[in-house]
Amino acid sequence: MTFETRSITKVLSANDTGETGGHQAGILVPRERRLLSFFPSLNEKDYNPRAHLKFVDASGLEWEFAFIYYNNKFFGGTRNEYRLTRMTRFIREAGLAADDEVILSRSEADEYSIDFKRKSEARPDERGVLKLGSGWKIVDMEGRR
DNA sequence: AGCCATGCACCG
DNA sequence: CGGTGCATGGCT
Repeated sequence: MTFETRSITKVLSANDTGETGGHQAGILVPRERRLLSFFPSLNEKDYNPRAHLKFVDASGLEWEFAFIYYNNKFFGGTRNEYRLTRMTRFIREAGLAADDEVILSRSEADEYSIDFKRKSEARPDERGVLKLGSGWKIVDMEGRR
């Protein structure tokens, strides 16, 4: 069996929101299996495999993001990382900025939803930890290995 | 490992 | 022709 991560969050970097002037249109997803288990599995043998995912926001609007595994390292290049791209429109519409947090969830029926929490609304948890690691956090997980 | 950056293709 | 995303390299 595999892990079934149901909800994760990420504190946005300046580059994620476009504040650095880049047009990357994608945030990096660490190559960590519990994080990756939130997303559909991609065939890692393919070159830059991807899946397009529909996310519903709090107001019921649908957004399509792209979950991509840039793996050209195994095809003569240097990349070996996952990204969730095509979020710029959502980020702009929501008015998100660096240090704001996006919350991604997946239902029992594998329907994805997205929400966010502005920095000003972010609260430390019971341990007083506000931001951990690279900004990603697993909120809830089901199943076992 | 994670964030920053960009040439080019595509599309309105 | 300006904005967006792809694919990739660079920097710390």
